[in-house]
Amino acid sequence: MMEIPINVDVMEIVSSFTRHKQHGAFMLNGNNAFTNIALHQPAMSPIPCLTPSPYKTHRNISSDSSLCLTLLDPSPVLSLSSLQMEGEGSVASNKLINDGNQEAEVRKGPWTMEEDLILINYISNHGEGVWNNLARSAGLNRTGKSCRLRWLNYLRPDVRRGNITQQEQLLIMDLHSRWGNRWSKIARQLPGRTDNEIKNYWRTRIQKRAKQSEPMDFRSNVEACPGSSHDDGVNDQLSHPAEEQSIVGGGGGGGIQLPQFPCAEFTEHIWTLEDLWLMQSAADDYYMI
DNA sequence: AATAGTCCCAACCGCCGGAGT
DNA sequence: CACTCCGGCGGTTGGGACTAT
Repeated sequence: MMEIPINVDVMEIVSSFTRHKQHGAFMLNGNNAFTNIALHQPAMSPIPCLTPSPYKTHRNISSDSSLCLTLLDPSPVLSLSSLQMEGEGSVASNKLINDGNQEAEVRKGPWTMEEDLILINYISNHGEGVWNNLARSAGLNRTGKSCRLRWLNYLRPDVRRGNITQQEQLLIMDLHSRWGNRWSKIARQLPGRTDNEIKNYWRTRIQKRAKQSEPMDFRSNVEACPGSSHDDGVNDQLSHPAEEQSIVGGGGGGGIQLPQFPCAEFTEHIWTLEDLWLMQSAADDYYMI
C-alpha cells in the first residue's frame, strides 16, 4: 500500500466524509469514484464535525483549508482484495457458508471503514437495490440484508445525526400513540431519522421514563404541533406511502422546518466544507429554538 | 486511576408478505 | 398451488461508551 503525502485543498475536494475511530477518512468524488484517503494530522483550530458522521466517536476536523492527507489507495475503485480489513478475525465474527463448490466467508459484526467505502462507492456508481446481487458485485462478503441495513441506517447521505429534538420526541410519542410500534412508518414522518434510531430512542428513553412512572403530559404540546392532528382522516392519508408527506421538515404546509442537508444523489452533489459550515449554522439555529 | 454499573445503539435474527416461476 | 427469493419490519442483544463510586 503506497503512501503518498499530499496537500489538498479541502474546500475544493471534500464531497463527503466519514470518520473512523482512529483517523478521519474523506471520500473524494473524483472521476465519479471515491478514493480512500486518511486524515493523518488533525490540525489546529478544529471545528466540530456535523453530518454525516457515521462513526460514534466524535472528533474534530480542522477548518484549515489545507490539510496533510495521506493517500492510502490511489486506485479509483476500491476492491476488497486490495484492502487490509481492519480487525479481521478479532472484532467481527466470520461464518462459513457453502456457496456451491467454493466456501465464502460472510462477515458479520461491525462494519469497517473500508467496507463502508466500498458500499458507498458501489451505490454511488450503480444505485441501490437487489441487495444480494449488490453485495456480491461489490465484492463485499456480507449478506444483502447487512448491506441494506448499513446503507439505510447509517451511510445514506441524508441520515441525520445528533440528538432527537423535543419536537421530534413529541412527534414520535404522538405517532406511536396512533400507530404503535410501526417504527418504519413513524420514521417516514421524521426525515433523516431511521426506524432503528427511533426504535432505540423509544426503548431507551421514553419507555424507560414510562416505567419510572414519570408523568408525561405531551398531548397538549402535540396538539399544537403542526401536522400532528389526531384526525383519523389524516391517519388514513398518512397510511398511503405514496401520499405520505413528512410532518417534520416536509415540503409545504407549515410543518416544522428542520435544516435540510444536501442529500441529493451522491453523484450529483458535491459536499464542500462550506456546505458543512452552512449545515452546522443551520442546525445550531434550529436547535437553539 | 481503577472498577463496577448503566446507558446506548449498531447490527443481528426471525418472521412475514409480495413477486416471480 | 407450491416453492424460492428478496425486501422490509420489529424485537433482541453484545459490547463500547459513559458515569458513578
